[in-house]
Amino acid sequence: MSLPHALLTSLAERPGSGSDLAGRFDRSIGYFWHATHQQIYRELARMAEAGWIESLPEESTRGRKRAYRLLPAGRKELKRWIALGGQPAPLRDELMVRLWADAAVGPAGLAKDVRQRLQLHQDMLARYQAMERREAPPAADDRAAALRRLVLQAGLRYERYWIELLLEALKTLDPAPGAADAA
Amino acid sequence: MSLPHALLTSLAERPGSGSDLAGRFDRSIGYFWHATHQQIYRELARMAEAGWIESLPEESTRGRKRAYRLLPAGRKELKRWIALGGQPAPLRDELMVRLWADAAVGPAGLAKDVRQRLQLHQDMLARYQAMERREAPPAADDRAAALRRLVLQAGLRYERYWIELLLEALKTLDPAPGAADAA
DNA sequence: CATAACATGTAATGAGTTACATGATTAA
DNA sequence: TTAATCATGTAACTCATTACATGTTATG
Repeated sequence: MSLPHALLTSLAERPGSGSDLAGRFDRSIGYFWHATHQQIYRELARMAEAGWIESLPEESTRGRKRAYRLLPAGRKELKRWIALGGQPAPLRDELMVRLWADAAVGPAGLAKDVRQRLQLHQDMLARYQAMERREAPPAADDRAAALRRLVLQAGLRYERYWIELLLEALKTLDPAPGAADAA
Repeated sequence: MSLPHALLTSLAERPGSGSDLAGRFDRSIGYFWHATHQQIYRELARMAEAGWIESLPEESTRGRKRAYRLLPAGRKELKRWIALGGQPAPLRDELMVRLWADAAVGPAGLAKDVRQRLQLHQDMLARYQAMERREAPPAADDRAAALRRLVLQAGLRYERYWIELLLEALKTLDPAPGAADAA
């Protein structure tokens, strides 16, 4: 389970409240590990309980911000977890199942969905490319910057992977490129 | 939620028992949608309840095989679902979080895990390539074969995506390629 | 028959999602 | 000072995982 450690990492970069972290998730690492605000608040409470982090207003405050920051125990836990290792993420994608199902029970109007999804991945790619342009090229010996760049590259290439695949899917699903919508 | 529809698809190809389906999942579509046998039995029971499938020994039989087959209502449901559309799978990968965490709190012995994972993806790639060789090239107008081939391609390229990425990660994590193991 | 392997199933737990509730802050 | 938005939180539910239980078939 990575959510607590993703939160620890974000807090290691700098302290923040639950909504801050939700925002950072939406903008950066969230592309590789999504979380809703409910999950985030629940995990923050657990980790405070465990002594990995602490919040500035100690008690629960409905409506007012609580600034969390990393404690030494949390940093230690994070380092322990990094080296731990784990399984490679089961790769669960509905669209693959849909393509396979379409092969089994005949044409069922999949092209429209594929086109929507293609658009989505193209948007994401543009977003990553904008991030890439903003990021300065890392100095030769800056390990941290090189790793962050690698994570960004993973996102870029992941979107390209899908875009290529979906374009080929369209060729099969919708042989006449200029034709009308979902059959 | 795709599991019931993955099972419907597998039953559309040919009837089978719970353990048959578990085996097929392990060997083919399971690479894109994993399921344990408990999930499979539960879903089969639900779908029989819903009238999408039926089993040959009608009643529950501990220990003895139950052969399930697709009913017209199930085929209809499957076709409905194919065209339905859905979100693009949140992309949750612990390794990305680990790389990002390593960038934040310094070197923590990640290289060993990355090498293990690289091996795993290389094995999977070899497996897909063997499947590709077994598969006859589809006739020009065989839509179903073309789609199945596309799904296989998705697997192949997914593994290549990871292999490339992990090799680059090693270059950053472990600048001296011939050096000893996890720092 | 005794044992191993196979096939189906139950139970407990935990992670993730969705809907909703409530207090604080900001803007009209 | 009302309404909108932000920030935190609770509750219910579903999906998935893990561990275990029980019966059947095949093998010596």
